[in-house]
Amino acid sequence: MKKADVFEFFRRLAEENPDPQTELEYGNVYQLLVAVVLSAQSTDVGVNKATRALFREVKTPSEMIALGEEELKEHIKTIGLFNSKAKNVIALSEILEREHGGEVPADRDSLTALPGVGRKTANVVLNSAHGAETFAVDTHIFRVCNRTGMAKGKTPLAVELGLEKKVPGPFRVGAHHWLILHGRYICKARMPECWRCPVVDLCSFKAKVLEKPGRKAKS
DNA sequence: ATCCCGAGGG
DNA sequence: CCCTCTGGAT
Repeated sequence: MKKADVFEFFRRLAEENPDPQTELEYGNVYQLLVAVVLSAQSTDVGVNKATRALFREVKTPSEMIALGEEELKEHIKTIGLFNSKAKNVIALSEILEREHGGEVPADRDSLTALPGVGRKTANVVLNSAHGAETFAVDTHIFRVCNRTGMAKGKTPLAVELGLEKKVPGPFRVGAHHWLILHGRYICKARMPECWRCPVVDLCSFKAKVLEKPGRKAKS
């Protein structure tokens, strides 16, 4: 995608959503980290439903350790992959407590050293909590970038680097959220709603869905 | 490449 | 029924 089109692309998404933010609910950076770990291959709506009660009881790593793995499982058993997530969250909390004074580190290497935290999760924390100019390439951003031609790449890392070449630093934190919201509500995986897409004319997707499918004929 | 793994939507 | 959801570890 040409540089002028990239600018126009985000200008239009910004028009629709002036102040885009994470839809995950949290009260501090530790809770953000936990929420993002829980959100892997799960919807934010489902994560928020579970964390609402959990975060009322647990606000720090030490409180999570005190809660314990089995109790944590009870809180998050409605979320996919809950067994491994519970285990990771407890282990991660123990490391924060032991090696980081109970605080969430603000550098990528320390974050990705935590169990259950990969590059994507680390980038969300750096971006959302510390305002770092990074892209966390999740399933939405990966799909939207490859479809539209914003940044093509076979791996999330390749897309991340492509985005960094096209989007100026100060613009990235907003762009990150615009891409996710666009992917979640319009450029959806299964049936993209191109007929109401504000950037459809800038998009290189071959299989555009330009008309809203009508109701099935009654039998 | 495979496993983990529940809820919601089509 | 099938697919998808702010992935990570092996």
